[in-house]
Amino acid sequence: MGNPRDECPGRGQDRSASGPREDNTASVSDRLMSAATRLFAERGYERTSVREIVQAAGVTKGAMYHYFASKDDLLFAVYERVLAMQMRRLEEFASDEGPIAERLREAAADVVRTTVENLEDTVIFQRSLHMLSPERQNEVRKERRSYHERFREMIEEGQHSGVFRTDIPADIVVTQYFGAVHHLGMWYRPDGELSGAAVGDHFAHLLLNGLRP
Amino acid sequence: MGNPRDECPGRGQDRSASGPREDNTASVSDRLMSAATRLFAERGYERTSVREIVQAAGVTKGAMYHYFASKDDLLFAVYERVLAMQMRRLEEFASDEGPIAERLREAAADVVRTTVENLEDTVIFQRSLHMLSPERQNEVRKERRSYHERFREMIEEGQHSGVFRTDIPADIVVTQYFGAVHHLGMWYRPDGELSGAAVGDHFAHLLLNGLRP
Amino acid sequence: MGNPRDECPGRGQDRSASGPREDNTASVSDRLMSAATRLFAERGYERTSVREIVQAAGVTKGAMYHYFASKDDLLFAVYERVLAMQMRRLEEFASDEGPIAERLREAAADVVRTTVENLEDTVIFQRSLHMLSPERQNEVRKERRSYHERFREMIEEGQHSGVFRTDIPADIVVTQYFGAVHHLGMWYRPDGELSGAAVGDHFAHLLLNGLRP
Amino acid sequence: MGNPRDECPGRGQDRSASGPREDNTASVSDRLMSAATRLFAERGYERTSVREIVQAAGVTKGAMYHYFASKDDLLFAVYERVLAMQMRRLEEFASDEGPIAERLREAAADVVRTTVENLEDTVIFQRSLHMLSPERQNEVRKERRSYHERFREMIEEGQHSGVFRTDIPADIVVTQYFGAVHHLGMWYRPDGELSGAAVGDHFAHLLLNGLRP
DNA sequence: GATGAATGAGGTTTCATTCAT
DNA sequence: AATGAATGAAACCTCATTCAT
Repeated sequence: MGNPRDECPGRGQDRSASGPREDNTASVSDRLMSAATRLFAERGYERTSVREIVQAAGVTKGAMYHYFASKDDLLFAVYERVLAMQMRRLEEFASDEGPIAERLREAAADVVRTTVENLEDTVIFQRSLHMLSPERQNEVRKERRSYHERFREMIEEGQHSGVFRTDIPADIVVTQYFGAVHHLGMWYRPDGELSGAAVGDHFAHLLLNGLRP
Repeated sequence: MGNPRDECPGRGQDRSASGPREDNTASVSDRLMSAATRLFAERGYERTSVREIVQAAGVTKGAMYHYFASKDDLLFAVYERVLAMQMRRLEEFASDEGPIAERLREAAADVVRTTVENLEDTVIFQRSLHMLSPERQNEVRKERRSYHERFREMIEEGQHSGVFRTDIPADIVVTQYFGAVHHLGMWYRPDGELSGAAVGDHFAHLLLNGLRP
Repeated sequence: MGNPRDECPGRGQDRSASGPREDNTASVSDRLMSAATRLFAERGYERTSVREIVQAAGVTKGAMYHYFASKDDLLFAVYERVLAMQMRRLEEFASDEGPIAERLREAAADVVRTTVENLEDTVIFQRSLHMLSPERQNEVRKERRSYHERFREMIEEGQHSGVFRTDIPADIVVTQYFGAVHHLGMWYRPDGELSGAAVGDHFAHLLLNGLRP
Repeated sequence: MGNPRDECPGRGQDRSASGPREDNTASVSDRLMSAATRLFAERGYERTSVREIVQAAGVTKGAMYHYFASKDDLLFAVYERVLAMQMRRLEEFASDEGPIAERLREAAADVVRTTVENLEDTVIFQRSLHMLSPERQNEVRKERRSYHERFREMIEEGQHSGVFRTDIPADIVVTQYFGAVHHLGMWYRPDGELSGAAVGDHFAHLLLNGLRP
């Protein structure tokens, strides 16, 4: 931009002369993670080059490889951040007081709200899992599974106490619900007519209805 | 030495000496489409090189570029085939006779069965949309939308006739349901304990329950 | 050279504008092999970049990777050419008529002459074996061993027939002799005062003397 | 995340958490030299990164650059150590009492034994000379030459006194012999059936035989 | 003496595509 | 209709070294 040399890889500074988009006061690795998150969501992991990431983060390639072993490693770091955040939120709702139906409704609505608020993460999550190494895919799946299980426990609690119907396996309910949630990244647009909270309420409503005996 | 290295994978002759995996009697473009479908589902669009596709299909690169303008074009062809097939199935169920609740239940269960039977297509569908050119993404989205609309009409029909509740927008119901369906590719394993039909029944059951007034 | 862009990798043509040094009528892979041989001998395998090789050969990087799977592969091709040539020469002398002492003397002198005439190959041979993959190192060592064995047979023939002394294992004699031969690349200079033939005569003389009973 | 990735090999801390292989009580520069010697011999100078060396030595990069100006400098230090040691050994034998044939025989056998005992040094010596700067290559060659000359003097002494034949230039004899010695690193294996002393005896025997008038 | 984050240049390789035959 | 050699751009990553602390 403004300089024909910008596109010549390996020539001169890695850091583009024209200002990077990420906050220069944040730590190098934070800047990298947020630049990567934005770009991965925007055009996909493979379509995003390391050069673009470091340019957007305003750091050099060398610096990036100082903090992350590979591009793959950076993607994994994004996954871990999202997973940790989601688990934290779920725990809060799940451990609340109150009747199980209410706790489930609120957790279900919240997971939609959170997803919508972090839509970029969700898009990446769905689209790029297969770009991780098999080992890391497994790691992500494992964490994801334990997340689902926390949710399933709530449903089973309701089934045991008789407020939820029992003729549908809790597992199926969970995967169905999270399928819908993960899919939000494919169609939800923040500038559309429905707020995240509204979608969350509807989704939760539908879920609870479905579980009525 | 002195000649293209025949023994080196993918160098020299495109066509591998050891037999390719696709049926040699099928037409060249069919062989390409099925090799591409398999590989795209297996390792993703971007991780699959044109060389691998033509090798698996047992044709040469030149032949591929004779039938498809580009790699992108091949992906689009896969999308079109899937979309056409899904629309055809839905039409069949939607235009059946019988009470709307039954027609919806059967269509909903069928879409799961079909999805499970063509899991590779589903995986690609979800994962690789962003690799198409923006124009083609729009084209796919448009076809997809009209598919959803056909489904939505059934729900609205039930709402108008009073068999489904009306406090949840039909749109939301549709996206929630298809979100779950598309997500099947991420977790369903044909060798697991649940058959596609069983999952379809549960999903449809849950959907219908949720719609009860 | 003459153009500041020459050093900007990945920009414009791979093929340098300034004329390449290799004969433009030879086949691409021959041009690559001779450019590589010269450069590997001059500055070593690792100090030679693929860019330099293709530039010297007057071809593009892509073309090189069309014929050779990797830089390593190119080095291996050089090894194979040298090994084949040496074996051919040795066979000629070994299968001659005449008394064994004479046949050995001539083969021994010839191997020096040939080595000196292909000093670049020898330098590479000695210096860069460890840059091949372990499998290929083994392949080279195996061929090399069978070469040595052919030579050893001649010595044993002389030992059995009583013209050579038997108190030194033929193996030791061979490794000692070839050690000296391989080492030529480290000190022999074509513009020095000794011709290759002269060195060969001396070496052979010393060898035969050492074997006198 | 957010910090240099400690768990990633070579990223973050240079010093590996799991113990390095070199003796922790030795001086920093000794540890570096012995780690470097081992690694250079194992995989070659160019395949060995500074990171690997400091990791193996259990020190940080900064520390290395405190003691050695560059990687090249470290290699040169290895060369100097070897050269000094070899010269010291040769002097001992050359200045012994006794008939020249005996002194030569013992020196010749000893140089083989020493070489075999320090095989790593020999491997590096042969393989990596071309990685030094031209000035340092010359320095090494000069020292090496003076070493050869000390050896040659012994041969000439024997030629003048009539115990060695004179129809082969002493120079040729020396280069032939040391060629064989340097080559030991390419084939000698400590776990083979021949001891270093045995090889030394055979080599010396062959040399002396060759020199008989 | 010692650290380790950061640099910046360069490395090898891959790949979709073209085109003369 | 089909070939396969050749292209050229860009990709990811490594590495010796420096320097503020």
